[in-house]
Amino acid sequence: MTARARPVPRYVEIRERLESAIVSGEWPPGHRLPSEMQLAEEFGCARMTVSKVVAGLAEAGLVTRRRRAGTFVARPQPQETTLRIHSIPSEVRALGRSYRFEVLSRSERNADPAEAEQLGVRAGTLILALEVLHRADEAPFALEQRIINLKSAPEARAEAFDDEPPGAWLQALLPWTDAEHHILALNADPAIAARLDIAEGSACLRDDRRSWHGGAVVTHVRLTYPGERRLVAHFHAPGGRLKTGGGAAG
Amino acid sequence: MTARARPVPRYVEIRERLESAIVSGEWPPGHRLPSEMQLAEEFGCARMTVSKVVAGLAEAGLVTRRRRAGTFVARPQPQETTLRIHSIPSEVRALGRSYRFEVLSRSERNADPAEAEQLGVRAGTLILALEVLHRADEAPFALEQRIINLKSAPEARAEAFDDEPPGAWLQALLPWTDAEHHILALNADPAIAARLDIAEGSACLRDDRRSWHGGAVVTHVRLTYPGERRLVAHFHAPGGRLKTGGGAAG
DNA sequence: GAGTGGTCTAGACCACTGA
DNA sequence: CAGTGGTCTAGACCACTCA
Repeated sequence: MTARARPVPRYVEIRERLESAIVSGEWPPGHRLPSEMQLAEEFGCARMTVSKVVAGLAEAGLVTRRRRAGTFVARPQPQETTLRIHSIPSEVRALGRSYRFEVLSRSERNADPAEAEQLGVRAGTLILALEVLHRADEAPFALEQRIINLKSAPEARAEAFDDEPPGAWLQALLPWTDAEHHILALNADPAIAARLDIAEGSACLRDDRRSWHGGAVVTHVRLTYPGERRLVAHFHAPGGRLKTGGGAAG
Repeated sequence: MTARARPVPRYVEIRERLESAIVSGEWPPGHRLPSEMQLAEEFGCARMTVSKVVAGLAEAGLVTRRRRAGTFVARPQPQETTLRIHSIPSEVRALGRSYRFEVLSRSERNADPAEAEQLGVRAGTLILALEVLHRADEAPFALEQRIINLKSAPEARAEAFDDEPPGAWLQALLPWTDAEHHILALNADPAIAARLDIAEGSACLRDDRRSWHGGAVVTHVRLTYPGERRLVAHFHAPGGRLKTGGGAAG
């Protein structure tokens, strides 16, 4: 009773059939799908095979399932999407431009109240503060102002950041398990304008990011991009699943 | 031989044990995991149970699998994250503020070259152009400039957009299957400054979004937010999986 | 109470590929 | 060629919940 040739797995075919019925509108939102037993009979396979497929559809948000009631085509999701943010070196290289970075300043000190709040620790905690300029084809691409919690990452004290920017170095040492981003626009103050070689007052894109490893805050990084810099993202539904990650355009 | 009480599924426990060994560093990147048979024996369960778990870890990017070679802890992923962008009404309500929108202008016409390029259609295509102001507690929250391809969504001609903003209405009619975002910062020109009630030249956050349904471009929308507006997102690794979607903060 | 999804078992065959 | 992952089967018990 086992299939001889199986070039394409059974569950792929089943998934495609069900997805097609849903996105085509043949099964409109709210429509009840056949039960797992019925589907198994219809496709001539074991119940567990269709079970895995339908569970996958549910995880992707295409259907919702309720015991005893059955499986239903989900209502179209609220307009919601996800935007991928890549590391700066990979962004620059994806643009076909040469990447370089330089450490503008470095200071080891106790966190002042503002820094402590950014990091989510108490004032006085020992930190490493870095200012890094990322360049694309030598032109300023982004200004990075980072503070690192030396309690979480004491290895940073001995690191010169000659080869790798702090972000990549930290990611290799302590990959973040939790992160929080705040993205906003702001007018360049004189300091930022000078660093990024743009006019004072011109619009900039800012990404404030706090990262945890396990329960401990590791770092806070403030990235400031010239305003014309774009975050680009492509998406593919259904289920809000992503097709391609974001590139970038100057 | 079946477990009597199963308050927490077996696979959850197994997944947690494996995840923990990976993120804690007990199994460093490159480490080879026990084979499925060994794991099944170790956990005292069927091979398929651990197989599903490890397949899930692989999908999440925590491990990589090669036939005959085995399963290995993956290298830390490049620093990369996803940012959720919610619909404006839900963003406003998530802030605990009252939501209201008004249609500022509406025009049905043939696309000029610029609009045609935004929409990715040829000039002359019949479009509906809308300007919508979204308000939070009556204060301007975002300016929406939208063009709708009337070839794709002819129903829009008859819609007054009294109850629902165009985004939500379109999403219900033709949920997007593909989308492309461009996010940037810009200085408010006089028109935007007037609409958003902000000073001319102050920084704004812009999201240009083009949406497809199937193969056809349905709409292009340009959202402009006052600069102090924030896009907020929380993430939880491992595997880059999301814990909570983005809220927002003024 | 009956039917649904959720989970699990103890096998099996296969394709692939590194030792 | 032996061991791995990838898939599948034909059962099973359970929790839940709606009719």
